[in-house]
Formats: sequence, C-alpha cells, structure tokens
Amino acid sequence: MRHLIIYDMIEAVHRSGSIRKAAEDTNITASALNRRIQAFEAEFGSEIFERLPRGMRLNPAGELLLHHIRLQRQDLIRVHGQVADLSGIRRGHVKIACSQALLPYFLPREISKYRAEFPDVTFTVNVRDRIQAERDLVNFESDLALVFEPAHMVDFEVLHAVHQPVMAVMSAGHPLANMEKLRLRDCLEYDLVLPESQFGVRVLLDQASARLGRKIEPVLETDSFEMVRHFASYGQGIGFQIPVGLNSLARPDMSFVPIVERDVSGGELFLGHLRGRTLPVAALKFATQVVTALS
Amino acid sequence: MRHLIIYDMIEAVHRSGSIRKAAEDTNITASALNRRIQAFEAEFGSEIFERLPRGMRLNPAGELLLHHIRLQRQDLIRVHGQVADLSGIRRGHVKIACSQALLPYFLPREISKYRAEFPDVTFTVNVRDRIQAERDLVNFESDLALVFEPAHMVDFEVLHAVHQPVMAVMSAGHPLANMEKLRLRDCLEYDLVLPESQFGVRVLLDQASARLGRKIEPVLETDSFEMVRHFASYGQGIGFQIPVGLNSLARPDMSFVPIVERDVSGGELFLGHLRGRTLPVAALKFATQVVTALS
DNA sequence: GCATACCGTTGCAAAATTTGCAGCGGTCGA
DNA sequence: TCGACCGCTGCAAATTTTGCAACGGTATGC
Repeated sequence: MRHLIIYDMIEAVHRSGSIRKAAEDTNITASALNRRIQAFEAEFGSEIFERLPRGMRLNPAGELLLHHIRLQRQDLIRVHGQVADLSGIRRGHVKIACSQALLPYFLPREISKYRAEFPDVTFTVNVRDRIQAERDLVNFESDLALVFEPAHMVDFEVLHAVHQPVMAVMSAGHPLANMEKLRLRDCLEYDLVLPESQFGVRVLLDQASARLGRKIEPVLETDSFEMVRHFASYGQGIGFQIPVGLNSLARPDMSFVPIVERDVSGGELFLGHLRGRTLPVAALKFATQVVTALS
Repeated sequence: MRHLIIYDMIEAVHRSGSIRKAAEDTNITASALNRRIQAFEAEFGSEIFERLPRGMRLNPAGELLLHHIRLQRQDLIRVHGQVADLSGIRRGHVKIACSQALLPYFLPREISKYRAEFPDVTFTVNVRDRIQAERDLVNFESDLALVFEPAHMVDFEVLHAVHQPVMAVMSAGHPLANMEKLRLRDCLEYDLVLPESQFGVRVLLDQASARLGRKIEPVLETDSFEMVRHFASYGQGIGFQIPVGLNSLARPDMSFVPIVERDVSGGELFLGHLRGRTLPVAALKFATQVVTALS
C-alpha cells in the first residue's frame, strides 16, 4: 500500500531510533525520510518524535499515533482477508501468542487440522509468558493469545476458558504412577522439577505450598516445560504440568496423575484476543476450531 | 492528511457515482482521478468499483473497504483529539523518580493539587536512590526526578534546587524536643535510628561524625524513612530527616529540630530531568508547580 | 583536548511521479 | 441516428519527491 508508506517510515524510525538507520531499512535517503517525517508532522499538526542528540524517540502523541497505525494496518489486513474470502480464496495469516504448554501437542495438532482444510493459511506461533502475551495483542503482534492463568487481562477479551487441574508428571515406573489422584504432600517426598516463578503452574504450586505451611524445594528449576517432562521421565523425579501440554498416548513410558484440587487448585486456560478488535477471517475461524477442541 | 487523499477520492466517486462528477468535487481532472483509482485497485489486489455504462458503483470488496476507510478516519479523528488534549495539558502521564522523603507528604499533596486542576493527568511515582533515579531518566523510565543529594548529575538537568538542613526527629516528650537548634554531640547521647549508607542524609551524618572524630553508632539502621519516623516517635530515640519529609501539623506528637549547620551541613534537594530533553507538557507543567511549592 | 562518528537538518538540481489536455471507443435515451 | 455521458489512455507539462553534499551540534574514544 504505497499511500501508507509514511506509516512504515514512522514505524521504521521508531524501531531503529534514528532517521539514518531507518533510511537504510526503507531504501531511501535520510534526507528524504527526514522531510517526509517533517511533512507528516506538519500535516498531523503536532510533532510525533522527540529529537534527541542520539536520535529520535516517539513522544506521547507519537505513541498514540503508532497505536492507530497498527490498528489501521491490522484492519486493512482483515479487509484484505474478507475480500479474498469473497472471491473464494481462503488465504490469510494467523499470529498466535501462547504458553509453552501448547507447543508439544495441542497447537501443532490444531494447526495441522486447520491447514488440511485451508492450505493457503499460514501461521506464526510465539511463546510468550502471561504478561508478554497480552502486550503482543496490544501491539498487534498477535491475533490470538492462548495462555494459562493470564496476569491482568485488561485488554484481553476472552473467547473461551477451560479449567486445567495441575498434573504430576513422572515415569511409568514411578511408585506413584498408578494412583488415581495424588495429594501434594505425597509428591514432596520425591525430587521435584518446577517451572520458574513466572509460570502459572508454579504460581499455583507456590500458593498451595504456602497454604500447606511447607516450602517447595525443587531440585531443578527451569523455564523449559520440555525439560520438566524429560527430567521427570528419568528416575524418581516428579514434574508438574497442565493436561493440555500432556499426551499419554504419545508417552506410554510416562504417567500423568492429577493433584487433588483441594491441595492445588487448578487454573484456567484462556483463549482470547485484543478487546474490541475485529479479527481477520482466518484468525476467527481458527479460534472457533480451537474453542471446539478445548470443549 | 494528504496521504489519505485516495480515500477521499474513493468516497467522492462512491457518492457521485461517476469519476467525472467526483473529479469536480476533488478539484482534479477526471483522467487523473481515474488513474488514481486504477492504481489503488492494482495495489489493493482487486477491483473495488463496478464499471457501469452510466458510471461507477462499489462492488462488495469496495463496500468492505469503504467501511474500513470510515472506521480508519474516525480513529484518526480520535487520535487527533487525544493529541490535542495532550498538548492542552488536559491529559497526560507524568513519571517521577523520587527519594523516599518525598513520599509521605510532599508528593501526595502536590499530585493531588495538580490533579484537582487536571483530573485526566495520571502519575507514576517510583522510589529510587540517587543513582537509580538518574538511570531512570536516561532510560526514559521517568520524566522527572526529585532527589536529595544526587550522585553524579551528568545527565541531570536541574530545574530547581532547594537547601534542606538535617533535622532531628523525636517524640514531643523528648528532653531535646523544645530546643530551637541542636548540636550533633547532644544527639549522640541518645539511641539513634539512621537510614542506610546509600541515603543522602546518612552520607551527610557520616561526614559530620568523621569531622567530629566520633563514630555514629545507630541502634537501628533501616532503608525505610517511615521506620525512622515511627521508631523515633517511641521512647527516647532520635532519627534524622530532611524538612520536606516532615510535617509538624500532621504529627503534633513529634518534634523536629534542626541540627546546626556547622555540625552537619545540610544538602540540596534537586528537581530535574534528562539533560537536553523536551518534557511532555504535563510533566513540564507539574514541574513548574513543584518548583513553586519548593520555593 | 582533539579527532571521530553519529545525529537531524537544509539548499539545490536531478529524477520520479502526478496531472491536464485532448481524444478514443462505448452505452444509453430521445 | 445523434448527442450526452461514461471510463480510459498517450503525451507533455507541472509538481513532488529524492539523492547528494554539506552544516552545526553532541557524544565517544584516545
């Protein structure tokens, strides 16, 4: 869209922090870029950048404008998608921010299923923690977020929520492997591997242990859920995960046992998007499929 | 907005139903208008008008686009309004890094006063020590810093400085409570509660005691000025604070007596911002109010 | 303290784009 | 059949945008 190129320029300057650097990205001279920014500011009626000795920085007006630019661009993409839809072509791109738990089984499966029907739809999947996921939505860097126990949810519009009990993860040969349910105190007898404190499962476990009056002392703390699962699969260690990140069929060598809710209350897995936003067709269609899969 | 003029043209063609009529409204030739429409359609990837023998009519894709155009235009108007508000100081956000001494009375009062006049201005207040406050300015994490005895002041542009003698803080019933001024050596006879060494007041006291050839031995050392005040309010303890952190009207049960300057030289409380930076209107306005209050 | 490296900005001429003009073929209604 | 109106296009003129070189200012390294 050539008529919106000034927006690209503004974003480029914002990203790189200087006109000269942005000029390279934009394949244009710094002087030309400079004049376009100046012309835009004159037209807009206010400066949008602070001029610093080391470069440019968006001022509050610029921040407001930047949000408008992103909103506007996303909405144009949505229109493009709808237009493609009415000419019969089902193409598009879906950007998803999700918790780590969705990576091994759930999302790959859902994306494959969706693409079987609409092979011209492409995807971007970014692992984000509970705070960053919401920030991605606000910046239009993601269309959908699929997160466990989101942090504040101000700009988060919930499409679907599903309860997820906390599961103990261990090898199939573990002494507790064949239990129907587990008490938290039973787990504390073994080596524990836990996600770091920013993760929802850890927050729930910390709350539970506080109620229990005992401190959980993990032998391994990690930001990788994969590490949690693999460590638990060796020896007598116990890890913790939510059901959506587990697949007993794929791992017959492992056992997953729920912790009773009165010990560790489970959490909610939320699917949502930026509040008030109209999603592109492809994203909306994928969202409804995910809702069905979660129910 | 010259870069959105193609949208006006599209709307004009839609309204009048023909390029030639729309050309008159747009103060442009039909041929030029025609080519712009064609160029837009090529870029957009699909036609947006049906060509009829009697003129032009939006096709379904065009209807979708028209909706986007209108939405987009409204949002831009909203942004314009917000920016106008911004420069009219009616809206905005002020980020302040300050010493602990400003927290109990000074800043709450000043912020309330400011917000009484401009209720749509919001604030962030972060307690920062003398080094971190400056770092916050550099990182644009604060607009203003209000700190006692700043450390290096390289990036710190001073808007105002005000002298602050060191005050002895004690209960109203203390033997020294009714003195006009105090010598430092008088205080040393009592239990002392002092801020930790990173605080400006402590630095001044340590310098003073070094000159005196006696070491100050506090019974309580804390990073909380609140703790200093409250500890001093019980029994015979003496704490130290600067006037801006004290309010004798609010605490009739306490007494605040200045230490003579030749014993403990007072320090300067500085209001400033990042050197060379143009402050947001709201921050600048608030800064001038603070300067007035400090004078 | 001085050289260096960026930074944004500007005058000016060249390059690129947009525009106006005139004219084309086509459809429609009288 | 004719005139009115339509969208469209080749071409030259008008306008806008761009690149180049240079300026003044500030931070950084030696």
